Amino acid sequence: MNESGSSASASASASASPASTDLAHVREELRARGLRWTPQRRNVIEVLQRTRGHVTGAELVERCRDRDPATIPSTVYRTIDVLEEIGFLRHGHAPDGREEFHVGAEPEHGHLHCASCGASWEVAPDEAAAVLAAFEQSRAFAVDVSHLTLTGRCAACRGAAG
Amino acid sequence: MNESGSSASASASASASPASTDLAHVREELRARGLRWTPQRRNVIEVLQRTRGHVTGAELVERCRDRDPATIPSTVYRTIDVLEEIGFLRHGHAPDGREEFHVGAEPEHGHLHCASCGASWEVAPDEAAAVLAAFEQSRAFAVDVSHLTLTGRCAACRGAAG
DNA sequence: CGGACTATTGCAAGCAGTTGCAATAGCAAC
DNA sequence: GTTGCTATTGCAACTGCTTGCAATAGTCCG
Repeated sequence: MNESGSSASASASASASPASTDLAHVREELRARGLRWTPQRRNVIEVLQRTRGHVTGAELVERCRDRDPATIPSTVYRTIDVLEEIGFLRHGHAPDGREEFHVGAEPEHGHLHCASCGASWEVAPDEAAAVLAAFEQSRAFAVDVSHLTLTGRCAACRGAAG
Repeated sequence: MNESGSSASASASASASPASTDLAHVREELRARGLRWTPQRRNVIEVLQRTRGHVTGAELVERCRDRDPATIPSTVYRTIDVLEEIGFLRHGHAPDGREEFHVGAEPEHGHLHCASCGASWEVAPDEAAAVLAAFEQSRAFAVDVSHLTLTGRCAACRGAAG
């Protein structure tokens, strides 16, 4: 709580950091919807911006706590909900069904998980095109690629097990 | 605990119920692997045999408790694990990622969920064939259809929202 | 039938995530 | 700078599921 106060204007005067631009963008997006900019939300967003690949909710809580030990889990989860609503965040599902988040700026992709060895690959949009097309034609259903998680057995495991 | 004892032989003498055949099959499958046949497992299996469509773990616990109020959740969940291992049970994922179980005897199928209206459809194996083929060719990856859950927007919602 | 081996159970603690509610504090307007 | 409206927070209880452990009880074997 000791980093707020009059220092707010200071961050605006910082030199051209790409992060600050994004912060301002999210802040504006929130304000445009009548939502509020709070120190807690700012912390979550800053942590997310420094995140590569995926984070689970629990990991995010932990990382937020590193920066602000007073972090409350429910606040983080509720912030996640808001950030997904404004499109800053997307989620997919880990093989165990748990939600995994990634910042919306990352290229959209799905996942492939081997149930046997536990390995995991990303599926680029063009590779998923066949899936999209199939359900688009048969049902006029638009599959969400970033939510696509396929489970099965990889080439290596199939070869090993015969 | 008062329904065990010498009444065990009584159930064997019941007239040709298809359920009893399956019970015997599962029991044998377990025994073949050095696993054990217990009243608790039997209860779970009987509940599952009377189940249509999907059940979540929590629902299963509840239904088991209806028949045996002494049912312990962890026992049910551990039984689920065993039954999946012997192939009596399969699981997919609900749109929220939670596991949904169905008895292996049911035809294999995947699921389609509309993120907008919450509706859900089954995907028959032949409809999923395109998905299977795509990843079979590009990665030699065998997609598990019963685990296939696609999220997106259905025709109705796309039409309504433009 | 009785004994031994060990899979399974029941229990209690714990983790991930959600929810209702009263108190707090952004934000806009004056 | 103050005031008021209400979004948001912190808290505490709760759901769903998992895990470690000691006690119990299936199952095999003689």
